[in-house]
Amino acid sequence: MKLIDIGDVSARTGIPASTLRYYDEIGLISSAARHGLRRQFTPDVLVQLALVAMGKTAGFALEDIARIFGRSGAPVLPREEMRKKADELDQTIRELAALRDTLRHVADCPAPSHLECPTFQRLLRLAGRRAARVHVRRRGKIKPVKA
Amino acid sequence: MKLIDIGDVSARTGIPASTLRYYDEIGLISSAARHGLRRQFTPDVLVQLALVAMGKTAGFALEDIARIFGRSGAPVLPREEMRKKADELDQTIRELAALRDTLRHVADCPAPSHLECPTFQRLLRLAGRRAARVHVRRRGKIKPVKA
DNA sequence: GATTGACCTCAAGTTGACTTGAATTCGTAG
DNA sequence: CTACGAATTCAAGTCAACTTGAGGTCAATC
Repeated sequence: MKLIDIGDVSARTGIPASTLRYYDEIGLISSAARHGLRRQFTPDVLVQLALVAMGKTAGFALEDIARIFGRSGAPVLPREEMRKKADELDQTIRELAALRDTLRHVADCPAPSHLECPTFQRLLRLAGRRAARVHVRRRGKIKPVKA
Repeated sequence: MKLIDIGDVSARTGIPASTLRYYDEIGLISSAARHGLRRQFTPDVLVQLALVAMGKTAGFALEDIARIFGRSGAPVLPREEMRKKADELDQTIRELAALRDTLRHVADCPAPSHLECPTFQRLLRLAGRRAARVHVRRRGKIKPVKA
């Protein structure tokens, strides 16, 4: 089986080697072997990292991601838990869609104060109701992407 | 105009008073007056907080949120920027949908290793392509919601 | 066989978003 | 008027997720 050097994984994914080492350390991914000191990975580490990226986009903590898809790529969480997370995602998606629409509206609406615009109000009601109750996990830091 | 005490805002939104003070400090919201020492807010702070919640769900940094909808609720960002952010959200939504479908599939598929399941592979291709390239800002901490 | 350069380890530092704790100040109820 | 409780300030602490830096190791090239 072909093994990929950590440098190649980094080059292919754009994820810094330091991050890959960190992920290895916390058990999110695992290196298959060493070439001297160098970590070598099996090709499915790329799949793993894609899953990690998706999970991060969804706002999951790395720890959660590790529990959802274990190092092996095999899920560890009970099926019922997974369905619950999927349902939560549905709600998150609805909120994001509302935010997207709000942004588009704000970009186009020439009203001076959006708080008074009826369209704006409606969009808010769509998402705001439980957005105030439920909070997403969000932590740590990502390289300064410059907004 | 009716003013709301910080304690009531906290009770209504579920957001701790310490967090509201922090948001006030960084200019994400602003208190209208004081009753003795107590901060008093105008009712539209609730709208502001709903917007903040949406922005957080979308993975924006507080700083970005403040720039998108200034303290006044009036947007500060140029319209073109807003449209760009909306487009990014579209992509994020697509990724989340893929993750949701992946979760649902994993919860139902009895295959021993998902890495070999064709459905799983297809789902990954749907989202993975640029998920590996683009990274979402993600930082700070939220109360331990217990996964 | 010396040099190079990519990788290594390990400890410490950074960032964003809060939280916590101690000491203090009010307004209201008794 | 005193006591109470809820809110205040300010500094310091915490947490996840990385990054950085110093000093060391190795394999492949010159």
